[in-house]
Amino acid sequence: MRMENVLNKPRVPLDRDAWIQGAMDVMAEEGVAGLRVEVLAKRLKVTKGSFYWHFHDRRDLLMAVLAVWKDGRIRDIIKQTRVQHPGEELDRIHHVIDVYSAGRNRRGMLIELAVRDWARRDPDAAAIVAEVDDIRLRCARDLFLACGVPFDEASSRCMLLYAYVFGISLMVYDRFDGDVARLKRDISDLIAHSSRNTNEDSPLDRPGSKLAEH
Amino acid sequence: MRMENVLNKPRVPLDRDAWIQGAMDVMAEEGVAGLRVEVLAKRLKVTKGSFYWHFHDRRDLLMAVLAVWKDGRIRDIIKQTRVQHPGEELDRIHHVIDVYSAGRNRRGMLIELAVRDWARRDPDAAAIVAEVDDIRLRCARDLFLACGVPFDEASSRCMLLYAYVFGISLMVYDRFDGDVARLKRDISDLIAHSSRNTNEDSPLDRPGSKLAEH
DNA sequence: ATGGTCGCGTACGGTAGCGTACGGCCCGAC
DNA sequence: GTCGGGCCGTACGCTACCGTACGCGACCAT
Repeated sequence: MRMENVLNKPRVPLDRDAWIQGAMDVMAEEGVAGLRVEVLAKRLKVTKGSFYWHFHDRRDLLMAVLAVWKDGRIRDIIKQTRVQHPGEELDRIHHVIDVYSAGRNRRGMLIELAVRDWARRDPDAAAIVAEVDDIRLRCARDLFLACGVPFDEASSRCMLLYAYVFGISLMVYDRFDGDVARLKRDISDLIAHSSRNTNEDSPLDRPGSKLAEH
Repeated sequence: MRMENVLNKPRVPLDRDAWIQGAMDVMAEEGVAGLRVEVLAKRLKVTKGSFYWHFHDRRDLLMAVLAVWKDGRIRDIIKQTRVQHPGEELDRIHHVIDVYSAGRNRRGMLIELAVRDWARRDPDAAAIVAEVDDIRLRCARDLFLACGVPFDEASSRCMLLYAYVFGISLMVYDRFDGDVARLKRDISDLIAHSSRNTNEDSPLDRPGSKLAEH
């Protein structure tokens, strides 16, 4: 009896953050519409009584989820686009494409899509997505600018970059091409490469990225 | 009394198709999760009694919606990518990008996103999306091939094309760049242009597209 | 030990939505 | 006219949720 209390139920009361993390999991699987208080409570092995102690109502949880998501996304994009050693800007660009477009971090992308779906009908969510998109686009544009890409082209390419990574996660392309790895590598090059409108080799040529494979 | 019957209630019984069209409208606004039988009935000014006459249950309607959507999408993509006069292949590519990525036809894109959101949790919807994507990608690739683009590059570019048009509809980029029209035009060029890896001008150069403005 | 508070369980009323049963109206066939 | 079937309204039971009221045990301080 005491062992159960120690091993299985170490008397760890749920805090607000545990609810939010659980909510993220449900959102990844079921979307915002599937995020129900009683369902989430069942997942966390408690009852609604706990929920309404930590949150005023369902919307309170949703807003908290939104805030946590926003902070995480901003921190992540700053980390992913921060250049440590000068000259690795192009690698950083390919890295960003790879991190977001690959199949791994599936959970993160599902949450991303759920939030964006949510934002289509909720002004609060839309405002958060607008903020995150703005920061992401500017960070990515800075990378292109650091590569010597002109401003307008840098804007176009970073927009294309994010539209691609989000769009590709919406598509089902199993039957289309066997060599998905090559496909994604080529697309990454299309997005990152300079347009070569000068006749000299631009600094955007990609000799050998550390992130080419896996 | 008779006038009312003639003008306001011409005794036009709803058929299956009217329900499906109404369902599409609701899906565009509220997503699949928001597509409720009683809500849809209220929209169509009837009661559930009518619904369960035409459909076995809610899922029956959803499957019908899926089938109608699939047919419409396939017909549309074939129409949009059909080349009437030889030499207009590049214009067709820009046309496809323009049609799908522009703000107009908002309803169509919202349904597209709703179906794809749905497909993330429903195998039947996922299968339909897979079919549609496959056909779309092949049609677009054929356009690139007709422009003289090598096979692998044609595959990459058409994948980038669709990922872009879907992804851009998920983003909020109001604050990022003032000249959205220029941005989209440049991105369209990035997707459609040949890589110019030969030193001669490729046929993918775009002298003056009819669709450049508007 | 006792009172208080934190954290949660229980129970309840209320709404929305699904699917069913059945009844009624209208309209063409005969 | 009447009869039958197409089409719809009404009413009902059921489940899933939301949010609230309240109680109860565990733990802490005094």
